Amino acid sequence: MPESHADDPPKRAEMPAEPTQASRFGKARTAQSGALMEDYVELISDLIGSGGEARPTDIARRIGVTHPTAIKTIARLKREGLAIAKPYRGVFLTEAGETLAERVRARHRVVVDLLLAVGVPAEAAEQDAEGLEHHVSDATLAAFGRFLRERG
Amino acid sequence: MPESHADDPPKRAEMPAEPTQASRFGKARTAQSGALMEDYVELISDLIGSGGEARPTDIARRIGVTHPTAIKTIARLKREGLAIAKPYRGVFLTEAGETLAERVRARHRVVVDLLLAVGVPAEAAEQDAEGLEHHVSDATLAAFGRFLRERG
DNA sequence: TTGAAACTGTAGCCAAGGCTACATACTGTG
DNA sequence: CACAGTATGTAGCCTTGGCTACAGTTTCAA
Ligand SMILES: [Mn+2]
Ligand SMILES: [Mn+2]
Ligand SMILES: [Mn+2]
Ligand SMILES: [Mn+2]
Repeated sequence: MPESHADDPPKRAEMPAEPTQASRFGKARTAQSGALMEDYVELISDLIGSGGEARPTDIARRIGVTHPTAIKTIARLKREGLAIAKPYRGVFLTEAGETLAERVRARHRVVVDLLLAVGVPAEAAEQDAEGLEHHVSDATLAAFGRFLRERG
Repeated sequence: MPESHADDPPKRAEMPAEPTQASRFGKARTAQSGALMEDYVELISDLIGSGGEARPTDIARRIGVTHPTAIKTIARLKREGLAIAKPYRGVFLTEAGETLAERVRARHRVVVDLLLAVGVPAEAAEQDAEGLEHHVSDATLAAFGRFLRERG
């Protein structure tokens, strides 16, 4: 692809945010792609913590998908080194999986608390947090934490 | 767990005992599925508003995908009644598309303002809003608006 | 007026994440 | 112990949303 305006010195009074916008969309896409992994890992950790085991059927029901869908996603968790599962044996998290689970759980909590703190009804806060959490960057999470501390 | 639904005809929409968590995940999935449509419609509206036309190549560059990807998504917008496009003639929004664009634009603004108001750095606010906005329900949006008004 | 460059569109590939239908393994009563 | 019922896994299909490669159309400048 040849450059279109290789020669003119950019004195155009155009919108200066051309690569920025595309990169924002790109990062939002990236964040989204990890959302499912994060939710599974958090849920598996919860199930193990509260009942001792995480079985595919339970995971499927809690996530709200059919069991083949859950099994395929669990296969992806294994592929990415977040979980281990032997057939008919339940699902367990690797070290990396546990680490991720804890980070995700903490972030989820902060997001819900922030929503409540700015006056979002509890019902909506719980609902929206499930989607919002995956798009909260470290910088934003830190700001949420400061806000909650300074006006708790 | 003996579920024992002795007699259910293969009808739609089971009624689970605890729909809350699964339904939260489900709604987050639904919200996500509309995200791309929303971003395209908002962008097309912006392009038309600022330059008079929205061409597939410009849309592709601004979203950060290749042009065939943009063209396929535009086809979906047409299919869903949000846009109209004749070959080599640019893309335009239908009434429904314009309405959606305005709602999305307003919501985007509120989300950014809320983030700034709680102390998120401008850079992160702009970045994160691009993903967050699609998971902000009407109830949460209303709460954000109240918060901003009450402590401008 | 014409031809190269840019834009637009088509074809065909891939992975993720849904689903249904079916096959296999486990497990707890009777 | 047997076997029915549940849980688990496999196969195959679909849509979305990416990509590259290539083909057709428009535009603009020489
Ligand atoms: Mn979530
Ligand atoms: Mn969560
Ligand atoms: Mn967006
Ligand atoms: Mn936006």
